[in-house]
Amino acid sequence: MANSIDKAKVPQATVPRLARYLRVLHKLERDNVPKVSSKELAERLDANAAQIRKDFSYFGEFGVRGVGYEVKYLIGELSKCLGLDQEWNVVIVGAGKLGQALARYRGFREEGFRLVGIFDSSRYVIGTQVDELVVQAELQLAEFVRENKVHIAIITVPAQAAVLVAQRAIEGGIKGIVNFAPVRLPAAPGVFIRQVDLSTELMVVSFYLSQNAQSRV
Amino acid sequence: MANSIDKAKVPQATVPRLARYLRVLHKLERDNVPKVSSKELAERLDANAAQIRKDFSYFGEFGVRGVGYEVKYLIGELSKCLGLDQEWNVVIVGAGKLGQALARYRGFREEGFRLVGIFDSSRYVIGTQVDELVVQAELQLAEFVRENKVHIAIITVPAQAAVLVAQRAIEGGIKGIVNFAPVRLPAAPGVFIRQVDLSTELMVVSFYLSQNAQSRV
DNA sequence: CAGTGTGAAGGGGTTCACAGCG
DNA sequence: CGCTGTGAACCCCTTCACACTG
Repeated sequence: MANSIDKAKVPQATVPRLARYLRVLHKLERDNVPKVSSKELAERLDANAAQIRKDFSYFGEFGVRGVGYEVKYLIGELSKCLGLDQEWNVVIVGAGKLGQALARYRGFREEGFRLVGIFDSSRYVIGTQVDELVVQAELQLAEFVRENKVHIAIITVPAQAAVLVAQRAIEGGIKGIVNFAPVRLPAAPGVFIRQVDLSTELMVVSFYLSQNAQSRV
Repeated sequence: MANSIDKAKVPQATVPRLARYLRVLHKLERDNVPKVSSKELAERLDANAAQIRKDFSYFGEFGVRGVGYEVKYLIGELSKCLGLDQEWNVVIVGAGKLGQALARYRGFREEGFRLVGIFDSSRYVIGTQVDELVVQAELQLAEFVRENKVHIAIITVPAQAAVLVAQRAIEGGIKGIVNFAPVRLPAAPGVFIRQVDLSTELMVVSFYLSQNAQSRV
């Protein structure tokens, strides 16, 4: 391999932070800012500057001592770190409001995620249009995943349907799942599963409000 | 205070886990399971049983040695821990697909979150119906929050509008914010802000797929 | 005697402090 | 001289192992 970084040694907590760094850097790029220091980045993210430098250090040396980081170069490097230098084929399963919201989200395509299909089980929804895509029948999910080399499935179906839908995607050879349904999906070898939990977020806020806390998490 | 638990000493990582425990317990309750052990819970969550017991221990002693936990009782106690024994008034700001998806989500009301208003800035959307609520003008947000004692705002507007919208909510005296817009909101004293980041989730999957990892995060 | 509750050990992640370098 | 890159210290969290109890 050209790049010899050992991603296995990257702390789990670092990965989502890289994504946040990238967002701020894109903003700086749009504003034609040529370079930043870790201190400036830290202020914009209210994070710790050493943390940022440490996170970068798992992947290489991206900065110039005494100067800082060149914004465009850093964007390129971090994108590579996150695997965004390749195209990922993505399907959304569940064409409800949440699925449609995600289908429309611009940020995905800009980072190399190609939405190639959207699926639903309701015969009233199958065949309707969502952006440029026509909603397909969930029954065809496995076949579609296999034939179109889909890497990632975003699951936005109701809880009771999620496990079945995940099975179909895995059957088709899916490699990664982002699951918005509030159920734990059974593990499958070689499949990376990430659980996202919207109602948990509200409960976390409830917890911190019910004492007299402030701050931010 | 009746309850003398010091919530300040609860690890941050414990809080979202409590919410997940609660979900599994609700499922057990629906299935008329009267009691569980920490081991059984751990299997259903693929977590560590000691972790679960430790998490509970920050709040009290909820189990019976040699037996386990009574499901209904445990649900009640954990709900209190998370502040779900009170009603929270919630507004959604941004009546796009994501806002509508959240407005419709059943799980919120069941845990004591009362959706009392939904707001948007577009004159084409203001006045339309979302479930039983009529979409109101964003300009009235501060006033509405103040007059209706709204505790929590869920922000689902586009990135460039989020900071302004948050200011209005804070002006009205909001106590907590769940922000789905991909921008950092400025801190405000006495306001708890929780950032939720949908595109970050996809990038995390991308990272783990771009090496040859499996597992789950 | 099964399963909780918890001190203590261990591991992972964050922060510090400074050496290294442009 | 300023800012990066990083070993080491520190801290928080997880896990272990077992005393305790119904």
